[in-house]
Amino acid sequence: MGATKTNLFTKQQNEIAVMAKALAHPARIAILQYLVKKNACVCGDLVEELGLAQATTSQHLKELKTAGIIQGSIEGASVCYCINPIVWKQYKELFNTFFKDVDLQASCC
Amino acid sequence: MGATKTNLFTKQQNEIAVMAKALAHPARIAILQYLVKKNACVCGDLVEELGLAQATTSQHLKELKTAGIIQGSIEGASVCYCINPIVWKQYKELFNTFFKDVDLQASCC
DNA sequence: TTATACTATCGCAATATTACGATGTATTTC
DNA sequence: GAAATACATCGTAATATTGCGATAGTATAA
Repeated sequence: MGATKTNLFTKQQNEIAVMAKALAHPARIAILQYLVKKNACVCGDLVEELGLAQATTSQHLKELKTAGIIQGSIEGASVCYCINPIVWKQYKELFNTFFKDVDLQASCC
Repeated sequence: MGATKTNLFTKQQNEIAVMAKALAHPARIAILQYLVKKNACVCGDLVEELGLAQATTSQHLKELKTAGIIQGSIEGASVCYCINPIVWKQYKELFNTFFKDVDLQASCC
């Protein structure tokens, strides 16, 4: 055992969980915030920005790329990353839906 | 190595990551959706609802409780759980802020 | 009191994540 | 071509997560 039993849950539940997992590390949050702040292609300076080893940074970038929320393109010797606005919007909407107002003014216990 | 280097990141970045981690499992999403749907104290029927073993379910409930997003109270022989509306709202707002519209209509790479 | 029901916790095994040095690959510069 | 730069990937170690059976604790029922 040890592996998540995805088959027990709905497609949407698994989807939200996968998205949340992509955001479940401060380094990946930092990367996303940096790309959002710059709102442009960012080439190169991500390793210094984070303070993690180059290999570790690359691994986090890969995870975000796999999740679809960022995209990268080779620009000469370096690689440029930016937010994928379409997927970003999907994330935003899915979390919005999830946290939708549901008359939660009173806790009952 | 293997442990997350939280000291490299801001308080807010770590906070978002911790919140995302609490949501990063379909069982925990399912629990939250169920509690939201019922919008009331739910006693007992969570184990059957999920399809996971009782011990596993209890563990997920504990994680959600530690994260603060649900609360439980002993009700006779069983325990009743419900959403903590204050923390729920905090989650909602933090994710909202994070996904705030940032002029992302164009991807550049 | 004894039995029953509900939940939490312990202990363990399987798997996943995090981190980094070393190495490989491609591009630029000299 | 050779050296330097920028990333990706591999291999590995440390740690965390997931899942469940077994067990313990507590409250109700008989």
